[in-house]
Amino acid sequence: MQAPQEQPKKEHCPAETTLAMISGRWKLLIWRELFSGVKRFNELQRSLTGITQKMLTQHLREMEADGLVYRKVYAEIPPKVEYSLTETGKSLQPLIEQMHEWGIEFTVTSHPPGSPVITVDSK
Amino acid sequence: MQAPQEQPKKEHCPAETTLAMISGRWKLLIWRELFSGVKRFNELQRSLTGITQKMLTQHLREMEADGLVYRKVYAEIPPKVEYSLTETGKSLQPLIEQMHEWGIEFTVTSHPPGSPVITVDSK
DNA sequence: CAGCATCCAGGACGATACTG
DNA sequence: CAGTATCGTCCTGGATGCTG
Repeated sequence: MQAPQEQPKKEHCPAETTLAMISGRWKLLIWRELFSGVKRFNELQRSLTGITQKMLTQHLREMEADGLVYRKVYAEIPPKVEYSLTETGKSLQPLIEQMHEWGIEFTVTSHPPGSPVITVDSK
Repeated sequence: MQAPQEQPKKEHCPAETTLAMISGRWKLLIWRELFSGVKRFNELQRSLTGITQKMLTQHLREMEADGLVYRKVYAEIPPKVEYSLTETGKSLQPLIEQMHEWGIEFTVTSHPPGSPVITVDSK
């Protein structure tokens, strides 16, 4: 009794697809951690101050489902799981770098530290 | 009795600042509309199928507060308001274009239309 | 025409406790 | 160690009605 083709949230524009994959409270931070190398679960949790296990797991699973992250499970006791960026995940690097630089430029030109928000509209 | 410097959501990384400014159900769509030229409120609402007045207003105000959008009010009756991108808003163009192209590439290589989700891990 | 006010549902996120 | 399960809260966004 369920609609088979139900797709309530359908991305129209490719840019929105991209946006959806990096949107999330911790995703950019997780991406950055993994970009610096392979990491274990606890390692990530220690680096990402304040993140809960639930959110770390959830975001990692989403990124894995999106094909950005590779999850390698070692059949050992105690368990050992390693996370790393896939090629697709790594391919986000130029984009995120550009976001980073735009953010810096924006902060510098629009919000100089210590200055009140004054927009000087010359002319 | 309230902490004066309370800042519950503080962006750490410049990339997150950028992300915050383009995150929102309709922001990329609004940006795209305005990128093609100056638009009036109703014009935007007609183009953005499904958006409510509330969300259009809200997103426009946020983008205005962020310095991405310029709002020009004509003191007429009936009211006339024109929205356009500021220079800062326009400067997002390369970034959004790159998001667009990454999204296309991602869709082509990871989700060929009509194909089931099969990850063929050669080797 | 271009809003604003109000109410509401769903999802994102956090806190906490438990487990193979 | 690396999770899962449950609960509660806040926030986003949608629906609707009213206004200068």
